[in-house]
Amino acid sequence: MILDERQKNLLKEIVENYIKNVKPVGSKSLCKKFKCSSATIRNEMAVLESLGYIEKNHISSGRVPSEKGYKYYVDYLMKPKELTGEDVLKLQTIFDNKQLQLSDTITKCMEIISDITNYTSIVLGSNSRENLLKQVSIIPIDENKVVALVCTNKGVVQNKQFVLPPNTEVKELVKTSDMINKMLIGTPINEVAERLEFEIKPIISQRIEQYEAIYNIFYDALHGFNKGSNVHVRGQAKLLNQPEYDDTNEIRRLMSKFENNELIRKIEAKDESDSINIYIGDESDFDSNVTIVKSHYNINGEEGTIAIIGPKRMEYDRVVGLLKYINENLDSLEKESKHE
Amino acid sequence: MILDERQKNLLKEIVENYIKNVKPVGSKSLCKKFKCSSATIRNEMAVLESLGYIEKNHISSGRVPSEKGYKYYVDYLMKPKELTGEDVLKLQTIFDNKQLQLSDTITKCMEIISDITNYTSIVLGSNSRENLLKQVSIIPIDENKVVALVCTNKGVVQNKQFVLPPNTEVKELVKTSDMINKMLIGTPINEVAERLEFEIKPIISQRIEQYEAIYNIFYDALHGFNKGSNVHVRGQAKLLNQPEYDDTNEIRRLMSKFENNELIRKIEAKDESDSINIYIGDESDFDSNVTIVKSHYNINGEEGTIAIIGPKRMEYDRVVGLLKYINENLDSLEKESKHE
DNA sequence: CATTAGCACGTCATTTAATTAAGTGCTAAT
DNA sequence: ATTAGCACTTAATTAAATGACGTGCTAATG
Repeated sequence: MILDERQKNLLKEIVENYIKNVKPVGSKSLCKKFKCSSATIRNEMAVLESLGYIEKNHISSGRVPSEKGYKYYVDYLMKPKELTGEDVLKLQTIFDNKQLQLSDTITKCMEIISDITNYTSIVLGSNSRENLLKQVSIIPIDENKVVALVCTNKGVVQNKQFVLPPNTEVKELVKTSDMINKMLIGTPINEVAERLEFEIKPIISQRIEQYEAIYNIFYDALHGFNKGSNVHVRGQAKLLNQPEYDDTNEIRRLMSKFENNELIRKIEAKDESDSINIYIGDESDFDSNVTIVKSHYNINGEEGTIAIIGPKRMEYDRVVGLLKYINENLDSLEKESKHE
Repeated sequence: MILDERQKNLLKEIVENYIKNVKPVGSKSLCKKFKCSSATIRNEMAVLESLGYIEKNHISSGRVPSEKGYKYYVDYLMKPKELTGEDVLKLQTIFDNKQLQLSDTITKCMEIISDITNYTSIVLGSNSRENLLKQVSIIPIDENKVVALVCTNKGVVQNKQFVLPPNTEVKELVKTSDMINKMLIGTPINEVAERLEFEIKPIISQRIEQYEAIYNIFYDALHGFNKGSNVHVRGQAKLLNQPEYDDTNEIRRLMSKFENNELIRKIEAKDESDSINIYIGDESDFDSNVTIVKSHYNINGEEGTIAIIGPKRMEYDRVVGLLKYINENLDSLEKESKHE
């Protein structure tokens, strides 16, 4: 069964009204807008409810959008919102700053978005499955300290400092790193540690005296690579300003999920079909009370994901508008850089 | 005026009782323990109250320790608690793992402590004022990307990736980094960016074509050095399990302070007199409802700070016991390494 | 046949009052 | 110095009363 025009409008009105006022919407409040009596509205509401687009909290409460209702709204009813002049102003100062590196530009934009929306924003660099080992370097710092530098083909770099184990020399570390560079380049970064154990360890165990300690250094540097770096989360506390979080247990649940990096894993796991994907409630696989809006960027080969987490009762039109704006500006950054 | 033995015991009992039960403690509940009537307890309580060690929430409520009372307790009444076998077990598996680098050992220990106490733990590397520039390196990644590596004398290392601006060559970057290494070594890391502007920029502006872009890269790398890295916070969400945080506004206040890194700044600002310092409530300069316990380590020149944040009603004896245990074990790590 | 007015009903939220529990300060006796 | 006893205060809990909101259904209407 398909919705007629009035029903669509009604659903749209209910969703937007609820997003704005956080209160279940009753039939009477919609009379003027639809130029009919509350009874008529009630009849139409009954239809929408029977189709699963709206729900009641209890027998005599107003209606609230269901997940299906939100989904219908974002798929068919919503129009991305034009940014306000104020918002444009804030974002444009970042895009205009030509001295910023791309990743900084994006991070700063998302911080702004979190600030103006009161939702949580996330920027994820390309994830470890897509990153291939490009280069390992050993940089001596002083007589007994070195830094191991690991770079991937996506340009992600991490370093880790090590105290040289007794009876080892930097020379041997460098020798080992050369070997790694010869044999393991191109390996997905999350598999490198394993190959190190099975392919490199046997070799160095024959050639190098203190191979165990040296192996451990590289294992450590490579194994710990992906762990949490290259991720920017902003506005976790802001999200708590949303009226849905007026319950301490709810807050505790959410905050500890955040702290466990569950969100990041879930976001990485979702594959995207469109330029902007919206996962509402249970669809998010993260928490039934939130919506995750996710978008992917690829500017001159530098890839990453940006996402916004807010209540299901999110200002979808505004968020989508903001993300589209960001995407457009990133695209034009790319074009500019090709011009030069 | 000085407290007599019974008054000290009474204060100790009140503090520990309140820490344990979170409820104001009344005179009757202490009769058996002090082998006297509730009236006597009340008289003594009145004395403690007039001296400012305990307070009432309202005219007929039990007593609660004041900040002054907590302070007296930790200074004169408390004995650090022996760890339970369980706690020793958890921590010892970390200290026994000889493959861990020092900073990882400490971080993991503090994570454990946060888990078993439900307080928030923090590990701070040596702060930027104490870090002096030791070395800047430029590592080419591919034809148009480089990594700038900045090391300090404390062994802190950070990297930042840059896209090469058009019309610049790696050679020029390296030349500039050599210059920085000649002229700015030993500068406090938080002053380097400034000196870069006034001492290096004028020079390269004459020798290098695209000096502006190159200057920006180094400025960026050096300016952003201290920002938040080298810090590990764990258990923010755990802290919310404490019964004092049964109020959403309280939670919001605390979480947004956390997110702004206010805590880290405050902890860095506090100078320590003893091996373990305790800042209660307002003394913390952070939040009147929390206590910060701070301790400093210096193992073979690698320095840092560890701290625990909990409610004023913190299990002081346990926390101090845990931190002492960690300090002792770190000391013996140091001795071991000297033996070798 | 879609729309509407009208009414009985259900649920929640808020207010008010009453009661109970916990604990104090003070006084007078020991 | 200690204690028993009593009057008093406050907070917390419970119960009842009320009002606000909004629904579903029925019967009348154009």
